[in-house]
Amino acid sequence: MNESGYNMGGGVKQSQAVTVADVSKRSGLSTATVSRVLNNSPLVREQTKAKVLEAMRELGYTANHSARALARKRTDTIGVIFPGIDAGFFSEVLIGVNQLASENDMHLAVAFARNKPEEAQMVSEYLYGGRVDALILMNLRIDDKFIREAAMAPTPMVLIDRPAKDARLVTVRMDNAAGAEEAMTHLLDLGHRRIAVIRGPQGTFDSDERWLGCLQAMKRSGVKPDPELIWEGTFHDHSGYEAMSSWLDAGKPLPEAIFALNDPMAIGVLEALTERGLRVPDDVALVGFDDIESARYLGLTTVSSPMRGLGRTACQAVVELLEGAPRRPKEHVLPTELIVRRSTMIAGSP
Amino acid sequence: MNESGYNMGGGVKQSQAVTVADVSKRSGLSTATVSRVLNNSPLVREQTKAKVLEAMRELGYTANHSARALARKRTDTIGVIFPGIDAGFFSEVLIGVNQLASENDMHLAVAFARNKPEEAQMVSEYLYGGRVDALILMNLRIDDKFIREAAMAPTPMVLIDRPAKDARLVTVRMDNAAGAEEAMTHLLDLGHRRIAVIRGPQGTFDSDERWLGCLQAMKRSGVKPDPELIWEGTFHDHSGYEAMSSWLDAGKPLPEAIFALNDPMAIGVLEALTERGLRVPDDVALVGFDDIESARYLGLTTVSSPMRGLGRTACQAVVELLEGAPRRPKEHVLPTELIVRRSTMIAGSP
DNA sequence: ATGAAAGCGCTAACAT
DNA sequence: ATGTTAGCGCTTTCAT
Repeated sequence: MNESGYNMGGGVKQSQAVTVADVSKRSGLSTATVSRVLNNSPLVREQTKAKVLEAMRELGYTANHSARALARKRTDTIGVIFPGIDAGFFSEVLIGVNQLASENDMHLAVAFARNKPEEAQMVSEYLYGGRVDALILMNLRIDDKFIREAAMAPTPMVLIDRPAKDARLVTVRMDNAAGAEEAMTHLLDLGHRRIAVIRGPQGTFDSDERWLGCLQAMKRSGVKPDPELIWEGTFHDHSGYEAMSSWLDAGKPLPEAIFALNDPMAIGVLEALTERGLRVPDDVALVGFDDIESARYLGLTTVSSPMRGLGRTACQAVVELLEGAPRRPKEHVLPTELIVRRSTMIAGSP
Repeated sequence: MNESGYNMGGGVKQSQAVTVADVSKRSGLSTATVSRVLNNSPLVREQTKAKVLEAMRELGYTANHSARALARKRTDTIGVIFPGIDAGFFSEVLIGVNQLASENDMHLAVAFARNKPEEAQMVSEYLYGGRVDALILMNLRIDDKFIREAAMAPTPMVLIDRPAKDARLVTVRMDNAAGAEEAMTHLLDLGHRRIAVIRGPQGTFDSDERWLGCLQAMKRSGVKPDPELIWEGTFHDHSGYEAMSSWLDAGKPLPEAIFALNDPMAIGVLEALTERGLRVPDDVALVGFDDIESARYLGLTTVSSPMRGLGRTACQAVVELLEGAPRRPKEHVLPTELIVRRSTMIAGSP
């Protein structure tokens, strides 16, 4: 020990410096009263409260989180679990979650699951481990069965970007289909007919819904989807690059427009085109989805995804549940917005 | 209660479903033994261990985090505090931190502080509240005095992108000066002499260091900095746009090159130039700093900041401290890397 | 190798 | 309005 009273060696922790007992002794009040002050109970006289606070200040008291959590059965913490950390927009969603969490004096425990088994295990641990008061799950790939069971746990749970099937859960998602339909309609209104679509990975919720939106728009305009113009991608930029490159290498004719179901793939397409001296929108119109930062800089027409809104809405729902709102299934669907930029502006038209 | 045994009403929480006591009863072993199994103690016979595990499985036991933390005085959690959430690269740093944390079976508590007082309060709460075993602080604006005091706390702390002055702390940062010097030298080697520099906000650690690197490079090449060509920015893209626009609006001649001390400002400059039909690098060379995603797509020459590395290194240091490494001051300086792209490629040169 | 029991620091009846 | 005390669920001596 040194003069400051703290052990400065390695990672060794000694017992907590100051406890309610210390404050109790110092102030001459009981631990119960100290606790009451800590919890802003109205049953303490201003004068005693002042005494306690003074003692706390003098001793440099900070309440022990684990002890409080154990006794109160609440942690004032919301858990947020994301799928593999490179899953794109986690940071935007997290910003949204945090905004509402901090407004409600809630802390955040953030975890990233790398694979399906880990996801399920993490969810279990958080649900039943008393580490958090509630859980927000982003786009996880867990079985419906597991989700249904988890929905019965005492810890409330909100799902982002993943349907809940028949589990009695609050879910938050964006209107992928409407967004895609709007973008596709935009291209059709521009007079384009031979429109290629680059989809995301098979079975991805977002990709599937966006594709449905495309079909819907084509149907309404009486345009039949051409199987040749349905390209498969992975949501990564290089898959857009690959798709475009191999199409051109095969000597096939440019479509009139290309709709990549997310921005990175659209940007990959753009690179492949640029490399060959082809120009957007002069030679081909291009649309993406999500409105990532780069889309703005590149002048890419795209559909804006309400990522922060998803986070905020999910967290809002969690807070309400924690405040006692009845647990009934509810699906929040946030709107997207078409952002028209250079990549679909017709050059010479009057 | 319903048949699942859980209360499905509002946010009400009842006592934890299954406890060590339950497992103890079910398995016929004492709670001590159950605890030993939970902690992988070697002092339990394989056979009894199996019995306990079986009971746990049957009952669906999950250990209570707060209770463990209270008893063991460890949380297996690392706290990460960021300044205001829009502070750019938090997500990349967080990815790095998480990589190492999960490799070491550590959880993450993430918090964002909006202002200085909140920062200090958060740090105190995390340092002394027993909520986390260690703390990683990113680029916070707290007083040196506070930091020095905090460094004495039992909870170890690592600072990212902020010097520790005389506090006995581990700090992690990137070599801003060397990065800027390399970029500037690149421009000078290209033959440019009239080089404008857009700085970041006054007093920012990153901005100041990068500027020093610029000066260093100029000095070595015998180029005197021209006050007219030192522009002030805010690190936001619009400030780059503004600086460039007002320069051109004033009818002043283009410099030969522009070095924006971060990418967003460089991109702002690019937009202002493009709007006026000026071209990069034909009319003016352009360099940024950080290598954000958009830089690649826009062909912007820039200096790559090792954001994930900062996170990883900081977390690594934390883990070592928790494992008992002596607490001595150490400054990790991670290298940057110059990424040359189109924006500084000389067009017609052989 | 296993058990009994005393805490960890705080909260929440219950009592006064 | 304040104090007493019994937990919260788990770990950890100390016995055996």
